[in-house]
Order: sequence, then C-alpha cells, then structure tokens
Amino acid sequence: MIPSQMLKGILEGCILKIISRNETYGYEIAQKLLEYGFSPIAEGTIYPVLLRLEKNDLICAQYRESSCGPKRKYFSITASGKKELHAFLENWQELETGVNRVFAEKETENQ
Amino acid sequence: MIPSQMLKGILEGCILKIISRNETYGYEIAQKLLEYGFSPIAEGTIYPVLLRLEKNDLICAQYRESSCGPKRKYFSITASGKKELHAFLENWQELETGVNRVFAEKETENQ
DNA sequence: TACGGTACTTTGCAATGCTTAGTAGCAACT
DNA sequence: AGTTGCTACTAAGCATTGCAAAGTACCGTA
Repeated sequence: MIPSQMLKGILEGCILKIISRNETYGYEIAQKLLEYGFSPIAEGTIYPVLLRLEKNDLICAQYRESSCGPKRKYFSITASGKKELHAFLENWQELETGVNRVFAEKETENQ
Repeated sequence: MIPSQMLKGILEGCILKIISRNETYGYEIAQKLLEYGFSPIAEGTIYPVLLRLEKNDLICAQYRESSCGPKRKYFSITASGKKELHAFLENWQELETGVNRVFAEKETENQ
C-alpha cells in the first residue's frame, strides 16, 4: 500500500498518461489504476485531480450519455497536456534515477 | 528539476537511507543528495525532515565539535528507523512498478 | 420500494517540501 | 578590525495535493 504522500504529483502524471492513450472518464480511470497495481484510489481523490487538470487546460471534457448509469464526463488530452505529460515523464525518470542511485549498494565505498 | 510535490515522502526515505549507511549530519546529507543527482535541497527542507525523523525515533542525534565551523549534529539510524527504511523501499518499488506499468506502451492494446 | 453499482461534485483536512529569516563558528582577505 | 564566504542548525508560515466524508443522481434488479 503506497502511502498517499508518495503519490503526490505522481498520480496526476499517471492520470494524464491514461487519458492520453484513450479518451476516458473518471470512474474508468480509477479502475485502470487498480489494474496497474495501485491500491484503490478514492473518488474524492480522482475527481479533484481531473477538475484541476481541466482547469489548467491540460485536458478537455465532454459529457456523454451512458446506457448503464448517469452521464459520463469524458476527457481527452490537449496540446498543453501533451507537453506537460512529456515534462512529467522526464521528471519521473530523473526521480527514479536519483532514488535508485541512493539505494544502490556501492561495493567501492565504505558501506 | 524534480518538482517538490514529487519528492513528498520520497526525500524522507532517501535521507533515512543515507543515514543508515553512515552516521552523518544535515549539511553533508544535502551535499550527498546533490551528488546523487537531486537538484539542491534547501536547508529549510532538510533540517525539518531530520527533526521529524528524530522526533519519530527513526534516527538519533549526537552533537560533535567540528574543526572547521560550528558544531555538527550527527544522526544515526535506530531499529525503528531500519524497519521504516525497509517499508519505504517496498513502497518505492511498488510505486516504481505501478508508474512504469502505466507508462509502458503496450502493443497488444489499442494505444 | 429498496438496494447496489455507476458516476460526479464539493468541502475541509493532513502531510510534507519550500521560502524566508535568524543565529553562530571559523578562515581568509583587506 | 571588519567584511565576506563557507559551514551548520533552527523556526515560522506557506502552498500543493492526495484523502475522507457527505451529498446528488441515473439505472437495473429483486
């Protein structure tokens, strides 16, 4: 169970990536995150993220009827969103490299 | 430049790891993080983390004189700290796996 | 009619890194 | 002596973002 603090900034990037692959809506994004191995993300988490992304013009929304429930709010990525996604990926890789360097056991130094 | 939000929870784990390798003090930790590829971590960031870790009994402190400046506050990891470090590493790996799964391009699915 | 699954919104909280300001020791240069 | 710069730590308050909780509402089934 990944603590919430460690998701900060990262969840947003993952959601953006999921949207970039295919137009989708909040409820489905939550399910996909589960499939990707994240512990269940509360609705109170995911929808505010989507609203923020929309407000910042990184994604745009479109309501559509559903045959099995209330209307869905479908999101697709914008040009700014693609740029942001690219920046996120770079930052993520930088983070990954840094952390893994910290945790790499180095035989050459005093451990 | 990794945005500060993405460091949340992670910086703490990295600092704990650095201390676990060798007794060390705040100023030196900041320098090591730089060596590991992190952009400069402000003192106002690092010292509060250390105080928090100490308060939570994950590290313990000992002041020592320095020949080239003010006294240094040396930290070493406690038993609880080692447990916490282990837990952090597991969470980090879980996060890493999850994010990389989200970002892996899958040829078998509609992209 | 009630329940469960689907689907979204809003409010307020908590954790943590950051900014800023302050204190202080030591060495080197003027 | 005074100034500057590096070393070294503390503390107060801010901003961001994930989370919990509560509310609204559509639809199918029992």
